[in-house]
Amino acid sequence: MSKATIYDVAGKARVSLATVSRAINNPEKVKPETRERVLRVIEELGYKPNAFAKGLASRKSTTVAVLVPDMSRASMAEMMNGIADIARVYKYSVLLYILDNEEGHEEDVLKEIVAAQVDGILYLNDEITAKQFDFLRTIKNDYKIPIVLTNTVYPESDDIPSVSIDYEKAGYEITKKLIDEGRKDIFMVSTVRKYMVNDLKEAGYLRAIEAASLTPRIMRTSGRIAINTDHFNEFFRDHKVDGVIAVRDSIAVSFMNVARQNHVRLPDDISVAGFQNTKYAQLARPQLSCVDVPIYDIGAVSMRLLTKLMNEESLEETRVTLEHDLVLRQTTR
Amino acid sequence: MSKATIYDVAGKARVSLATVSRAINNPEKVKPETRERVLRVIEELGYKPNAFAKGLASRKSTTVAVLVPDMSRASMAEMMNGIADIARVYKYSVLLYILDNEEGHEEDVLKEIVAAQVDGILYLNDEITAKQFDFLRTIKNDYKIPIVLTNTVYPESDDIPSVSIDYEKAGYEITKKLIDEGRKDIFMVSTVRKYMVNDLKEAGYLRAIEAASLTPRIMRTSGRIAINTDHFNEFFRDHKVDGVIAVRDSIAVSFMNVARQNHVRLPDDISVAGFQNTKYAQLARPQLSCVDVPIYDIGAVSMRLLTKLMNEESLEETRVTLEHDLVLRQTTR
DNA sequence: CTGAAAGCGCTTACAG
DNA sequence: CTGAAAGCGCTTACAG
Repeated sequence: MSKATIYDVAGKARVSLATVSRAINNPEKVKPETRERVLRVIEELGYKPNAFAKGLASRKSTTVAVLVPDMSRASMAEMMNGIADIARVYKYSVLLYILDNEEGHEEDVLKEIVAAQVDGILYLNDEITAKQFDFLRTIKNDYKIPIVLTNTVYPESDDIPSVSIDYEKAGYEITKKLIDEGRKDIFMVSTVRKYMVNDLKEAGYLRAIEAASLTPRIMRTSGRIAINTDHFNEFFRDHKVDGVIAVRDSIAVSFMNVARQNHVRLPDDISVAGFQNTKYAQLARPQLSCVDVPIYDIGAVSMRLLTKLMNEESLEETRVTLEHDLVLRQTTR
Repeated sequence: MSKATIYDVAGKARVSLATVSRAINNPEKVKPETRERVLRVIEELGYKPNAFAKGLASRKSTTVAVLVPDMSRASMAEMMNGIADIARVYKYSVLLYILDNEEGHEEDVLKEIVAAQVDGILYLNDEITAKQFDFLRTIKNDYKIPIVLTNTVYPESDDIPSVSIDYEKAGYEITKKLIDEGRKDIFMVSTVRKYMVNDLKEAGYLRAIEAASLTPRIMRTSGRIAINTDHFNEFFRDHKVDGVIAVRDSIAVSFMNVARQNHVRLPDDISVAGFQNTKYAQLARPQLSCVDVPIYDIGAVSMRLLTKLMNEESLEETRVTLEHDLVLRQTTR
C-alpha cells in the first residue's frame, strides 16, 4: 500500500516498464513465468496504476458518466444501484452528475463530461427536449462517446439506444383494468412538468379510454405533497370520478389520502393505481395497486448495454424493452 | 467544441502554453490584455483542459469520492443532492462508489479511490466497524486524503471530521415526549444490522427511559417490509406496549399498519414516532410524528467542510452537529 | 509578465 | 516474448 509506480514494480521484478504494463493489460503477451513474477511484485508493493497517467496514455478512462435529474426521485436511487452493480463487474468507475434546473446547465455538464474523457454516458433524464436530444447526438457523433438512454426514450430516433419498459402499453393495460371493472370517469393524474415516460403513460391511457368510448380526463399536478393535496381537494368539489391512475405511486397515495378525507371509499367508490411499485405502494393502506416497473433491472441492463457499446460489439436491438407487471392489491377490485 | 488542446490555444493566441495554463489557473499572474486574448481564443475554440493531463501534472483531480452503502435508502439520495449541489459550486466532480456487502469489498474500493487520486472522500457508510475505521485512518494519514464522515460518527475519534445531528439527544427527546404523554411501555424498534446512528438513537432512548425509571425495551427487526410485518404481528401477541419509536420512518409506518390491523387505535392506545421526516411520514395516515433530520443539509455541509479540508484551511470544529426538530403530527398526542 | 523545458506515470507502436 | 523510446496534454519551478 505504498505509492509505488510502475517503475518500482519494473525495478523489483527486473523487467522493463513495458512488460509490467503488458502483464496487467495484455497478460497473454507475457511469458507465464515473467507474468507471475511481475504480478507477485505488484501484490507485494500494493501497486495500483495511476488512473490519470493511464487515461492520458490510453485515451480511455474506464469511467462512465451518469446524468441524473434530482436524485431524490425514488426511481433514480434504485437505478443507480443497478448501474453500480454492473459497473463494478466490468470495472468501470461512475462519475455522477446531478442536473440542476438552470438554463444551460446540462450543456455545461456535457462539456465537462467530454473533458473528463468518459468512455460512455448513461442518460437518466426523462425530461429531455428536442434541443437537448440534438446536443446528445452531437456528443455521440462528434466525440464518438456511446450513450444509452436509461428509463426514457426519445420518439423519432433509433440512433441512441434506450432501455425502458413499454410505458404506453403499461398505461393502456392499467387503464383497461379499470375500464373492465366498470369504471366510467377515469382520470389520469400526470405531472405539470413534461416527462417523456409520462407522455407515454398518457398515450396508453388515451388509447384505452378511446377504445372504450369514454371521455379522456387528464389532470396535471405537482410531485410535491403540499401542492397536490390542495389540487386534489379542489378537484373533489368539482368532479365526478370513479377511477384514478397516477403516474407515480407517491402521487397515487397522496390522492388516496385526500379521497378518504372526502369520505370516498376505496375501492368501492374509486379505484386507484400508480406506477412503479415502490415502498409507498406497499406501505399505503389500503395497499396500492400499480404497474410494477423493474427499475433496478433497467439500470443494470443499461449499464450492460453501454459496456457492449464501449467495446464496439454489435447490438441486436437498439431499443431494449423490459417486461412489466400489473400488481393488483387493495385499491382496485 | 472541437478537441482543441492547449497547444492550439497557445498557437492561435500567440503565446506559450505556459501562459495559457496561467491564464486559466492563475489569472492574476498574466497581463490583463494577454489574459483576455487567451480567454477569447479558449472561448472560440471551445477548449476544455484534458482532465487526465491536468490530474497527472498537478496531482490534483478536483474529484471527490462518495462512498455509499445501498443507494435505495431514502436518506442516501437526499444527501447526494446536497453533496452534488455544493460540489458543483466548488467545481468538483463526484465519483460514486456503492458498496456491496461482500467481505473485503470496501477495502478494494478504497484502494481504487486512492488510485483514482481523488482529492477527498465523503464516507456515508454508517455501518462502520473498528476495522473499517482503522483503514480509513490509514488512508487519511498515509495518503493525506481528507475524509469527512457524513451522517455518521465514530465514537473515540476526533481526527476524522464528521457532520451529523445529535442523534443521542434526538433519541432522548422523542422518548421523553412519549414519557411526558404518560406512556409506560415504550419500545424502541431498531435494526438487526448495527448502524452507528441507530446506536446513538438507542442510547438517547435508554437515557430517557432510565431517567423515568421505566423498563427499556429494544426490539430489532429488518428494514424490509415483508420481514418486519411478520415480526410485528408476532410482537402483538406477546407484548404490552403503548409507545413505539422506530429508527426509520418507513419502519414506523410498517409498524402502524400492523398495529391498526390488530385493532389498536393511534394515538389513543399507542403513540408512534419515526426518524427522518421522509415522504413516508407525510403520506402515512395518521400522519407520522417524527424527528426531522436535515438530510440535505448534512450532505451539503459535509461537502463544504471537505472543500475546506482540501484547501488546507483550518477547521473551527471537527464534529459538526446540525440542529434537528421534533415534528409532532397525528401519531402522538 | 512570459517562455523553454522538465516531468507527471502510464501505453503502444516499433525493433529485435 | 521483451525493451527502448516517443508521446499523451497538462503544470510548474526556473530564468529572464
